[in-house]
Amino acid sequence: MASNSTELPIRKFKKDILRAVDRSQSLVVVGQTGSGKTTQLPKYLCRSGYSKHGLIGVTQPRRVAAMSVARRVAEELDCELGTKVGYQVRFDDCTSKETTIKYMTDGCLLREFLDDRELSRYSVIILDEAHERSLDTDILFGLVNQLFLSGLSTKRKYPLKVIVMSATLDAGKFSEFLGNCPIFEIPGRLHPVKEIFCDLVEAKDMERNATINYVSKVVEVVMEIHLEQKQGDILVFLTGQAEIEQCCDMLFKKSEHLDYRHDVSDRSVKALMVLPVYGSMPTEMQRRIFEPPEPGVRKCVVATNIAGTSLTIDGIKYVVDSGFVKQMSYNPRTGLDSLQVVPISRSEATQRSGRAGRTSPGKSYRIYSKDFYEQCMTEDMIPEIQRTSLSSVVLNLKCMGIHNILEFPYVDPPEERMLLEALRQLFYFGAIDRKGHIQPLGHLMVEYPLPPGLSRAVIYSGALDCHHQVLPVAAMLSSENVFIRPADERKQADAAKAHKRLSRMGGGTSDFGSLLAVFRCCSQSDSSSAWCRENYIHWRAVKMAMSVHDQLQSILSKQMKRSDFPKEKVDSSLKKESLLSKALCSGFFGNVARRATSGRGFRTMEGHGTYVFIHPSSVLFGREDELDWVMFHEIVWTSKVFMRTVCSIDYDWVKDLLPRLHEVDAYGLSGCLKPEINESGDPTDTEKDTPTNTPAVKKVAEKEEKSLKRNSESAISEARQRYLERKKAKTVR
DNA sequence: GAGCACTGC
Repeated sequence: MASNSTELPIRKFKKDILRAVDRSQSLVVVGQTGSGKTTQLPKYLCRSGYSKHGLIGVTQPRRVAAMSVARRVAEELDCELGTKVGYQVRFDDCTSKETTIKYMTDGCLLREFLDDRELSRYSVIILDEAHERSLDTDILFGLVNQLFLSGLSTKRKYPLKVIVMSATLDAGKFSEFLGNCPIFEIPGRLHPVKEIFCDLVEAKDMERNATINYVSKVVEVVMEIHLEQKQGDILVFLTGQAEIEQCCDMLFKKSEHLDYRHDVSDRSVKALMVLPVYGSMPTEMQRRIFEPPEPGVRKCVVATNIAGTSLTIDGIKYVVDSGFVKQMSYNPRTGLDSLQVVPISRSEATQRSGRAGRTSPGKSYRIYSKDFYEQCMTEDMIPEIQRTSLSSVVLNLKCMGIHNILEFPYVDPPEERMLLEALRQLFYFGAIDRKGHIQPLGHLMVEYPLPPGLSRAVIYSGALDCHHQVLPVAAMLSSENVFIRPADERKQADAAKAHKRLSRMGGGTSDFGSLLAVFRCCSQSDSSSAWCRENYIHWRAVKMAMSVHDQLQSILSKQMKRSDFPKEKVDSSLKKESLLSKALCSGFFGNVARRATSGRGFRTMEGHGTYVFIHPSSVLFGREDELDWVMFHEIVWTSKVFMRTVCSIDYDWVKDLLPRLHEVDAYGLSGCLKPEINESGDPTDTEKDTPTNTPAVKKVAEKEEKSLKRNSESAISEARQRYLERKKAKTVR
């Protein structure tokens, strides 16, 4: 990376860019990596006086980026980090009163919006890496757009400036979104990359829906490069840990048997060094990929998408692109998350190729054909906002006083059913009322950096006085998976896990109890890192959970002092572990399932009675016959539909909460929407036409699963239908 | 009778 900022392409455009900022309230800046936009533009703005009216805020999707960029700019300005230049990320606020340029994660700025909808501390907001379309960036987009439209910023002495920075040319979309603002293009410093289609995966392979063994194809291409191409390192893009390990094994075996005197065309190449990298890998091991290889050794890094954004490796000359990525998508109808291998988009393919041209001209080998590229790949990736559960987002917007979430300015609007599902969830949590208005509980919930179900459970654990159990569990659930299972030590890892849960909480009848046990072991033990290694526990994940725990605890203890904090009757007859499960039910009462009459599976109460199984990693796996009702943290759809992190519950704990859940299915949903689509400004009184004690509701209480399933399904589609009709009517008028 | 891409508050 060139440290000399005089070489940076942006420098030539300093005057033009400042003039553009001066003339327009918003601006889109397009520039590839290395153009210097992230480090230099804030400095220019600062010097030309923008910092006199407030902070210059720059957002990044990732923590490391926010911290490292801030450090570099501080060095360039020769000031101590945290003084003139600072950063703020979760758990680490490195800013002071002196700070004029503040780098932060976009999640942090989103939090600030909750307290100050005008961002009055800031004179300029720069949204960087907009092309990545992270959920938080997209929401910030909408918020600043609304800020402009509503004219709130007219109260300011100096209007807020917004600059959007993107690495790709879909900038037209961003400009249009910000009222056709000017687009400023900075040439990048990338070297040319030749793109080669290897035709090893074709469009018809996808149509046949057969499993495509791209790993062996990738190996083929890597070996070809190694044998025939000049010195230069290789970066391979695959989708997951298992694949990467398999690929590395194959490459290692193949390169071992090479005769470098005859087989290799470039005689300066004498060996191949194969290095895997993926997110769950320990950080020290990840770091190995940055070490330069010994002379004559060709480095080959086999990576997940992590090498596409988070990690930048210098010296890469050849990229091998599998064309696939693992992606999570959420189905609001079933409430199921699924992690699937899908083709990347054409713009992602370009991004991957670009990794070959950072230091010198390079080559990108795409294992797929041109047909595959054109027919199976979409132009752009589906943005996160269109494939995730939106309950957290909607709660945030509601707390900011944005009631009309259907007409919130989204760059790419999510499907209406996604928003309806979010409203429905928030209603049954009691965060909003049936008209969609925020409730006191919603204001308490939004303060936690947790999904709504978990924050509700945390609040009720405070009310039930069992937060000492629930807080660690909430922290562990929001961290990475703590149980490690190395491929060659599975039996030992499983044994260590079985031993822990049997000897600890409740004789091993709850996965939540196991999480609590692990957390307590780690926080009590002095040499917890050694203890973790012995017991196949992911130390980094537990450490993270401890930080989260402290943060949650400080939020909860402040809330418990308030007079409006909810209080519940404590049932002293309950055993300790049952108390934990019961408290968790207050947030996960929608996540319950009952043992099915046949087979080993269960039927969920939500998601229209989906047939689900206990995940083999659960303590309750294999003990299905002993169970009746269970509660789960999440459902994953892999080879089957599995409930992951499970405990058994008493139906009594949830039966009072469940009717509410179906009441909203049958009647409440349209009520949530009504005020938002009512043009007269006179919200219809939905209480009148939404009876709360109808036969449908009673049936639910009587556990009539089948009829319930039909009811809720048709009610949702009816509500949607009604909404769509009204929307249509509105546009006709 | 299995498998966990990647972020973030």
